[in-house]
Amino acid sequence: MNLKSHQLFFRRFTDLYRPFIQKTSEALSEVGLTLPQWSALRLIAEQEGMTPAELAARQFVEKPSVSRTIQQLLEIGLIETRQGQDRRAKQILLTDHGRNVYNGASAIIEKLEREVIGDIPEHEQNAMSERFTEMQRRL
Amino acid sequence: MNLKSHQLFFRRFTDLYRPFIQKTSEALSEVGLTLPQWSALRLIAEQEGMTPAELAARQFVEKPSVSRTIQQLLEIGLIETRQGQDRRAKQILLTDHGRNVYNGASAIIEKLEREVIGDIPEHEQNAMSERFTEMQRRL
DNA sequence: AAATATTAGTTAGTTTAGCTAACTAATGAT
DNA sequence: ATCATTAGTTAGCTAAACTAACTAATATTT
Repeated sequence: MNLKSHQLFFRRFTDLYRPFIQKTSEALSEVGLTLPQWSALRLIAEQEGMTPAELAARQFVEKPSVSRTIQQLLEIGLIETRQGQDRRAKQILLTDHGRNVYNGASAIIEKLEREVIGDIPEHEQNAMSERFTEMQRRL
Repeated sequence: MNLKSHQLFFRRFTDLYRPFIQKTSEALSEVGLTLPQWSALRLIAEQEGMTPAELAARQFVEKPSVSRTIQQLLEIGLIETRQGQDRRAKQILLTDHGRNVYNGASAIIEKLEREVIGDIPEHEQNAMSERFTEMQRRL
């Protein structure tokens, strides 16, 4: 089996994803969050007042899927919503409790990520991040 | 929002995955394959006689999940099974039809991957592949 | 200004793909 | 011989995604 460079690249890329996500999911279960919830919580924490449509676009999922995740986060009190200037759109905000949970979960994810990244030099990490971004633009 | 290198790395890494997989899934639908089917078909093509347990381990999924995918591939005539030396284990083989579908799908995936990888130099692709492999070992 | 098109978000329903539990049969270890 | 582990299957369940349809708000076109 002789793979070309790009074939090998994507094979390894996809091979890394699933085990990584499984570990992430496992780690998140300690703070009672699912992957979609964490993904949303994190994006909201970084961009207060984000709308569901923005969240959906950012996560590459459809609006009803986001609607559901938001509902879950509302129910466990991690976020709240308010009406935006555009009366169709809701803005999503973290609650104090949400901020605490976000901080706790961040620490856990940080730990995992550090383990996985190991001693890859920072400049290399950054270079790879750049490449991922370029590639995403081509999709 | 100031992310550390490893945080940015994993953000970009996961950000690339979903759109890439969506495109891959779309491309595969032209030849009537789902992602799990393609993943299995490809691995079987590369390692004739692979067992379901090997496939499950290789894909990071549980055996019943593989059992189902195999059933699907059997039903559309892309694979066949035979008994191995160990009478518990089945060996999976591509049919001629399976080989044809595999070749067709490979060409399609190849095209997509080339688009996405763009003009990233080969040596860089290889270096990144290496890094992915290292990281996977740490999981 | 009115009509039409598009967008925001929700609800309902469906599908997919993963998981666990349980089981039978075969093999390996004690 | 007995017990433990492994291989694969079946059944059942869950989570998370999707599409279709809808109401309300905004933007664009007529």
